[in-house]
Amino acid sequence: MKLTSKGRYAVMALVDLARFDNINPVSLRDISLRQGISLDYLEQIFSKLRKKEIVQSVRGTQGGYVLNRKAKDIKLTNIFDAVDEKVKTVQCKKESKKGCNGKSTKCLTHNLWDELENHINNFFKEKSLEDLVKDNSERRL
Amino acid sequence: MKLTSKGRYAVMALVDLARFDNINPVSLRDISLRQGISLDYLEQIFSKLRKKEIVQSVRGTQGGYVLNRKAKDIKLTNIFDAVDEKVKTVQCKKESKKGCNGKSTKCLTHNLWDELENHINNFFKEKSLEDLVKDNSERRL
DNA sequence: TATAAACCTGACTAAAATAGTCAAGTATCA
DNA sequence: TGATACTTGACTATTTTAGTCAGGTTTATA
Repeated sequence: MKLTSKGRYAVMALVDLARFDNINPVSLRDISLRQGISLDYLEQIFSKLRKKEIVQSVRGTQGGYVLNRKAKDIKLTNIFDAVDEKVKTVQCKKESKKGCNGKSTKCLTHNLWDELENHINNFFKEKSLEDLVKDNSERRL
Repeated sequence: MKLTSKGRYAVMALVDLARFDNINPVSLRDISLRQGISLDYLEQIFSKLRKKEIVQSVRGTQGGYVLNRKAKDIKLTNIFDAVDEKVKTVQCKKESKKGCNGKSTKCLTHNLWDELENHINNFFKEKSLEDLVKDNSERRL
């Protein structure tokens, strides 16, 4: 059970962006350098973020990206959703809800995995980008 | 971010075992048939569970496995630990705690991943095998 | 004591997912 | 008109997962 680096990078990049986007758009090149993430990979990630309207792009020289909403209105769940980072505990979700592949005896633990998914997703729904930026500036020396 | 089937199967198998082990040891063959998990794979999993003293084996004809402790003393975290199902959010754990690969600016989000790990692990520490068995018998029609 | 049931171990592998790289653009500002 | 920066899609090496397979050993019971 692990987080993919795509999800992790997306959050890191957005925290970085949120800290610097007060005045000008932030270029991916800057984020790449500051966060040590490959530029090509960042482009892939921001393409998804843009499609989900989490960021806006500004083209041309001095261009870059800006947040499309207030930091406090961007939750982790929005970010993970955008880059396809999902919490998956069981395969049997798509099937009929009761049956679990037809055999009702099979999923003794189905309830458990649902609870677990909810538990994790709740965490993601509560945390906003603003929380992360604040938390970070407070920890600053 | 997903649960591996090894972790999932381990829990499923142990819930099954916990329900049937009152009198006789439960054979993997029975669990395999009831839960639809390959016998070979179950053996792999139970080998790990036995090493961590979660179950005991009984050899010979009529042999099988029994729980090594009370169901309420077996937590999900013990099971996942036994089969190497770990919650991993970042790679930078093994390095020096502060540095995060040396660059202190890098991990703007380090705190977050720690929180997330704790959040998930707390869930695993609270849930016991007994909870699952109870939950299941209550849902029974 | 033979034998079958069941445990035990380790090596092997196909398939899927991940974590990127690479190439070839297009748009816009200075 | 050139430099900067976004945009897109295809491609690939590596790693992980989810098992299978083969060849044992142990022990209850007939």
